[in-house]
Amino acid sequence: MAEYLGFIHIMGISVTIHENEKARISFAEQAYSELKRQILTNELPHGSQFLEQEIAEQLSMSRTPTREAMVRLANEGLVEVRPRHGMRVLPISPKDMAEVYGIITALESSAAGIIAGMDLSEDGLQSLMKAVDDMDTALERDDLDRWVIADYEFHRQMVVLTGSDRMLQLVDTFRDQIHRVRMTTLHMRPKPYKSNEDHRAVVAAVLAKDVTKARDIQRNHQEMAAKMLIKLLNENHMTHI
Amino acid sequence: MAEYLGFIHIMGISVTIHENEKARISFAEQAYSELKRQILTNELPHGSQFLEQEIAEQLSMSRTPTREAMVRLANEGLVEVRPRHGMRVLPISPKDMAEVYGIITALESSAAGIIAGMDLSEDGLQSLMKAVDDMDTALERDDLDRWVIADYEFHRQMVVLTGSDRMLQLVDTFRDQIHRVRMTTLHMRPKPYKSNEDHRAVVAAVLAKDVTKARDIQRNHQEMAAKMLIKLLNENHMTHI
DNA sequence: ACTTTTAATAACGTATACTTAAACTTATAC
DNA sequence: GTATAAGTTTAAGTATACGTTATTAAAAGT
Repeated sequence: MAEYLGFIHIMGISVTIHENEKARISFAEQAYSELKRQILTNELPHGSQFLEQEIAEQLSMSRTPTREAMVRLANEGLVEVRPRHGMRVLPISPKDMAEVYGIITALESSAAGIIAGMDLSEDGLQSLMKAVDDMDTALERDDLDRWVIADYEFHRQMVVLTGSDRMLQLVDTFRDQIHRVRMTTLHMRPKPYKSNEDHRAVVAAVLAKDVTKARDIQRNHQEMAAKMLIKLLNENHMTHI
Repeated sequence: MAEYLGFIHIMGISVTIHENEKARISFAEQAYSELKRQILTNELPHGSQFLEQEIAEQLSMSRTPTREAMVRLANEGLVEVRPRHGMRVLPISPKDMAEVYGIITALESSAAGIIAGMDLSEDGLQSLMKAVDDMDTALERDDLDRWVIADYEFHRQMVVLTGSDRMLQLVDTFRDQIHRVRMTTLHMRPKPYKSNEDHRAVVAAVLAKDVTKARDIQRNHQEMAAKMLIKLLNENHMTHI
């Protein structure tokens, strides 16, 4: 899990900082990424609640930047802020999973179609194919943590290649919302051989510039994944993760 | 334009207030909806810039709630906040239009497919059909302002019927981003007979429970609309609206 | 005139102070 | 014993104060 975090986009922030040392990170920004990190790593489990004051103290800053971070996290759907009850880390229900997957499916299937219709650069194609290769190697070695990283890379790279910053920000946000569920179910679900196949098929469709096929495969892949995960949650009575 | 605003979702806030008079609207909330209103109605034109202090004074409140509103508007993509230059209302370029339409297309075509696959309530179907009827009547009377409202209702209702609050919030947000462009181009573009046809066709596909067809028609409709608008912008050298 | 350095200004980020009202306690009545 | 009312506490919302630093203006040098 820790390794996985090294790759997800919120960590991109720290990289940016390193590259541009002049830009000082504001307390508000620090609070935002630190809280987000804690939520994604389950350090702050779902349902846990904290008052502005408490968070401020834990981060050793005043309530002002803390509050700003809380508002942003609430807008992203990771927490809920109720007037006198502080910030509560939101649990994910099967219905939430369905909604979020619905959105990711819509966006990523579109993205697959878009890149199939584009003249992709050699580098772009390579990055996609490398991700699929990594998924295969990881699966061969039975290394699920590595597999998740590669899978994540594939999905993300597909959207990156569309060139739409807005779309990328959206899928990042919504993937974050269900990150916890994906990680906790990772070792409960069947080995994801089908995922690797699907992704290879998408790459093939993209190479063949078959827009419709790329969209359809990606859509079907996501719908199956969502169905499987929701079934898993229901079977194990995990109604709120 | 003023009439149109009566229907868009930010006005839903004032309705909510009326229904539940106990809930006091915070200054931050007031600032947010007032600023948003001013941006959408072009009262604050694109490119205009304001310091925190100035906005605070104009809204007769302190910088604290003002700032919170600015952060939210920036997250929504309506404004940009640069440290010592205040809040700047973002202009929309043809590329922005393409990105935003790309996202709306992905979401709404998915939504069309979802409701085609659902057992819709009688009321739900009626609301969709009424919107199309209103579009027809408006077009007959050459009343474009009314037509926009009906068109807006149709698109929104489709997403409402999916039952996904998240998806609804997304399309609302992204439609707001291009609201200005839609309104300024409304009287420059050819009469939208094709739109009405397309929407009827979507309703037909939904009635026939033809998921793929519903998706395809909606996708095609949006792609055509985007293409037309972007062409219009380029032809008229409106590179930043 | 044009560039570079220095000084002044003020906008933002953050901390703190204040106010209000929701939630909790205690007390009182039934 | 329960319900209601009065009192108390305190978290959040807002205002204000303060320090830092980017920007602008001014001045000095070329």
